[in-house]
Amino acid sequence: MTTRINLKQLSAHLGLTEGTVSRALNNYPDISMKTRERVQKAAQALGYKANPTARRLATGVAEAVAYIMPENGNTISEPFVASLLAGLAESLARRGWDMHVVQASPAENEEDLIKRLISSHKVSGVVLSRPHKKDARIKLLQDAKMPFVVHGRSLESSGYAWYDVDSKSAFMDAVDHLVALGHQRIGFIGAPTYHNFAQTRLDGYREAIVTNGIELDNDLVQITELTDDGGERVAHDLLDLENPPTALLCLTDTQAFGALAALHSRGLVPGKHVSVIGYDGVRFGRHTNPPLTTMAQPQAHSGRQLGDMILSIIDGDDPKKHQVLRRAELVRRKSDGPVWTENQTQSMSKWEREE
Amino acid sequence: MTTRINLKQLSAHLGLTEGTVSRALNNYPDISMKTRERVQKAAQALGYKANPTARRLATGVAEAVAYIMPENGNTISEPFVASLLAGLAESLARRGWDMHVVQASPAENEEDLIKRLISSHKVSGVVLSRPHKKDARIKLLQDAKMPFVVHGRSLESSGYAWYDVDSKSAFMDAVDHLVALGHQRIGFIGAPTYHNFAQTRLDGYREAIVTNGIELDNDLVQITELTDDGGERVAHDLLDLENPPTALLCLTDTQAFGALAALHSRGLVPGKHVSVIGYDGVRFGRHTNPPLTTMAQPQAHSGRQLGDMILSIIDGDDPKKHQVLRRAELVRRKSDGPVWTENQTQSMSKWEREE
DNA sequence: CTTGCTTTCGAAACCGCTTTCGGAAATACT
DNA sequence: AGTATTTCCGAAAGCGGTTTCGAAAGCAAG
Repeated sequence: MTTRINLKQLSAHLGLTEGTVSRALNNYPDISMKTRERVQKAAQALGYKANPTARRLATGVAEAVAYIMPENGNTISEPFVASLLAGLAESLARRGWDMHVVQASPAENEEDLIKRLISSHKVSGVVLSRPHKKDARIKLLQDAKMPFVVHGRSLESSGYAWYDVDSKSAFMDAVDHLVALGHQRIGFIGAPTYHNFAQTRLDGYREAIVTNGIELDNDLVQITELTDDGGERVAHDLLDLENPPTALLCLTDTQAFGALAALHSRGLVPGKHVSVIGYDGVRFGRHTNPPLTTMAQPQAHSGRQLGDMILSIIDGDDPKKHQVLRRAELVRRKSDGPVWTENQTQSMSKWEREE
Repeated sequence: MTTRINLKQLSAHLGLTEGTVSRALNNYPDISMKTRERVQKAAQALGYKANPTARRLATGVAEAVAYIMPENGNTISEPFVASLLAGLAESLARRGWDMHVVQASPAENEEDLIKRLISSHKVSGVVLSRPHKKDARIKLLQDAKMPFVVHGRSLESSGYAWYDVDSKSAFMDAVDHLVALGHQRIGFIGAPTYHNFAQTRLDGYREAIVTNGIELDNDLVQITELTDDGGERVAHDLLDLENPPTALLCLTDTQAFGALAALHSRGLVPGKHVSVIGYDGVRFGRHTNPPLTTMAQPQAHSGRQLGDMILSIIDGDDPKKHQVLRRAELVRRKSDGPVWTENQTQSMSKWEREE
């Protein structure tokens, strides 16, 4: 029972040759319908499954795709990888394919990882996330004609397949929302802009600021790491300004958590004295003090979607046909509110959210 | 450049036969040191790497291990999988092995997944997590002589390799801590006890309760899902008791977040009116209201540790030699405190202490 | 009853590497 | 010098499939 039957045994059992049985199983047209059915029935009955390794060697297709772990995948800053992996695995499993998850070793850079992946012939497709603005990995994959999809986009994204959330307009929406609440000095907590999503969101922020007729103030944008500590640190910097912001817009919820902490340590209450808005919509945000208002991205089935995309591209689809852009939406919890003015006491209730 | 050199070309280049070159590369003793070095130098120079698929077919070793995603891997309840995967991948990569991450398809149960994995011969080892008390998957792996390590333990854990945190004594410590703060009625928010870790932690709770001379009250232990909503729901149930608990001990931090929410919705302040303690030590707990006191497990290098373990077992080590138990430690933040007594203030009319 | 196509399958090469086996050359032992 | 060992490498048989090629059989047409 433990020892699976192989092709030789199956074909002996059927009185056919190995090649014939193989072709029957793979629905070659040069096998009569009658024997084709006979073979498939027998295979079913005997529990025959072709040895994947042998098939891979013979056909040259790896029947696996690799997911590249984002650089900081081991921090709190990646709350999504688990659910993304689940969806991706599910999509691939429907075809019986494997999901490798790989990661640059400490000594290795991301490009070497891609090169190694390509030349190893271990996978027939790659999904990578968090591309840089100009991402060398993408060029490598294109040159090697290795099918791939990107979770996120680089600067020049017209030529490949990607799945992304329109975080630029999300940040514009967030700014509009804050402006509608009366905020004019809105701080931006960002990340190094070689991350394209960091650039995109900053662009959204800036564009909305000028659209709303507010003057850009570079003191109000701070760059830091994608961690709560990073957010906390630069939140302090922002609040230390002579003319501090009345609202803080953060690149990620994780950073926003740090911003909340900064406010608390100063005796400021978020949503009242200073508004804080994050981005991602992580569920944890319901439990902060106060619950974090955030631009929530629809993470529902991103993994499955990415899986389906890479599969069709491997099947020959034009990658350019697979570019999907989702929208993020404002989830108002309690960390935003109208601009704080000294003599204001009762108008808060108007902004309290029910539920 | 894109087309890697294969063994035939390399051996032709060297004027040797393929078998000889292969043995030279694999350090067979029947190849003279001189030609061995010559071959390895040439391989290096020409960038030759043995085709993994071919090697796998020839040797029968898969050079890959599978990580089984826990059932609810896509929920908030699994904050660790990303960092665990990172460590595991790193450990495997040092040997050039692949990490497959697999998951039962919706239609399939966990045992079928294991069977499929075994008979597919795609991996030479398995790491699985969150075993049930009596976990059929473990028996399957043992019967098939498939090397494996378990993250956590089942009831009978003497015969295989595992990495676990001593959550029983962690919960005993937590109870002792609460008792020292004056608590006598301590609620327990748990999960279905087919999860062995749920049973273990409940055991720790119960044992410490009696050790402290407190009478067990089954009304005080509530079973629910491993989510914040689950924790919130049963926290309400506990607080609705005639004689409600003054402290809530939760199986996981995630559940504890829900418990905090339940307290808030009742106008109770955690750490003052009711103490809440979680387990896991997720970083996010620093940002709840108030910051969550928790039993923190040392998650630092669990992934790498698991990887190293499975590798040595595949190499022939006795699995029983690889059983490591780590300790969790109390991280006191702000959600615990001494028992609330009414005369500390008068405002909480509804919250009166009987007895 | 040939001739000419199709249909259907067997034979064999191949994918790229590993490993056993045996033999020639080199070295050791009497 | 002759025999017995070693040392070192070539030859070949797998590993378990896939796929091309060609031949035998079946059938229609002439």
